[in-house]
Amino acid sequence: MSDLLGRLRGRGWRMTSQRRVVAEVLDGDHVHLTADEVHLRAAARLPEISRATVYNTLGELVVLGEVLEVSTVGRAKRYDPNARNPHQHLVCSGCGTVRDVHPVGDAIGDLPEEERFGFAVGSVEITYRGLCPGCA
Amino acid sequence: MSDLLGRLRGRGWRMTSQRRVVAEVLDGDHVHLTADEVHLRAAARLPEISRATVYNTLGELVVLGEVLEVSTVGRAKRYDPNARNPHQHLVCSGCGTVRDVHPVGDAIGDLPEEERFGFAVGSVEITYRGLCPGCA
DNA sequence: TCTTGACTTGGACGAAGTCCATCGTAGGAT
DNA sequence: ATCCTACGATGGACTTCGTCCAAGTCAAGA
Repeated sequence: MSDLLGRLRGRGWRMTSQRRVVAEVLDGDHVHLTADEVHLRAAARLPEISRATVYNTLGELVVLGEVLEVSTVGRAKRYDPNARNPHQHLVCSGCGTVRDVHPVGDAIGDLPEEERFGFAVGSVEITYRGLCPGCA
Repeated sequence: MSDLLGRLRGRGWRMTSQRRVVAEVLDGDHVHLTADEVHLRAAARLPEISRATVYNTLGELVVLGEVLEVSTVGRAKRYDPNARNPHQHLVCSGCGTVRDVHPVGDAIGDLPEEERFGFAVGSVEITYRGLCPGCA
């Protein structure tokens, strides 16, 4: 993530203060913010930033492959800046906390050919659910 | 699914025409309807049924463990009546079609102890993504 | 410094889902 | 068979999350 700004500039991204702030907010490990949380933190540094810009910027980062959208059941989408390091998620059923994890094994390979129904399977997303130490 | 109504009655569920129709709509394999689709199909048989009742009933079925909510990214939740048969999902990135699949291997066992952060991991949800034959 | 097209803004809009006061009814009690 | 009543259904208002758009702003190349 650290040189995200450089990579984006290299791809012809026009660098604006809003985009810079959004990118900075997303920096770090185990960061899984909702769009609203991103907006809140971005607005702390740049009060005039609009919700629309945050949504636009997050959407662009997702398309560029720099940020992943994390599926949620019923709640708001979460954005994960750790896109360059393949990983899966461990979610607390109590408080919703998300941790990045790295299972061993080959999940895609575990899906037999006859179970693919002709699909060209390109990726797999694994969510482990359980209670964190605090909620147990 | 076939004896769902009997099981529900056995748990003290008050049987109403609305609940019966919702349960019937959810019958079958590879059924992954959104709440709105359930409402549409239920209304074909029972025109006065309200959206709120469909949401209530689906929510109760989920709590009872008779129906699973399928995570989606950005789209409406889907409801999967195949809850008694453990399985995972294969989702088309193009049209959103969902198929039930049964990968081999032990996904929970593939998460090393040191990657569990003290969580009591109880379940794992795997989503394979790719293009279906129609969308490819 | 100028120019221009890409970016930002905020408010309206839309989809998905929840809430609530009121009415209806399933099913046990009589 | 009828009555009661608590549980369930209703629909419309409301909330949350997200998108769209016309108008204004500004980054960066000429």
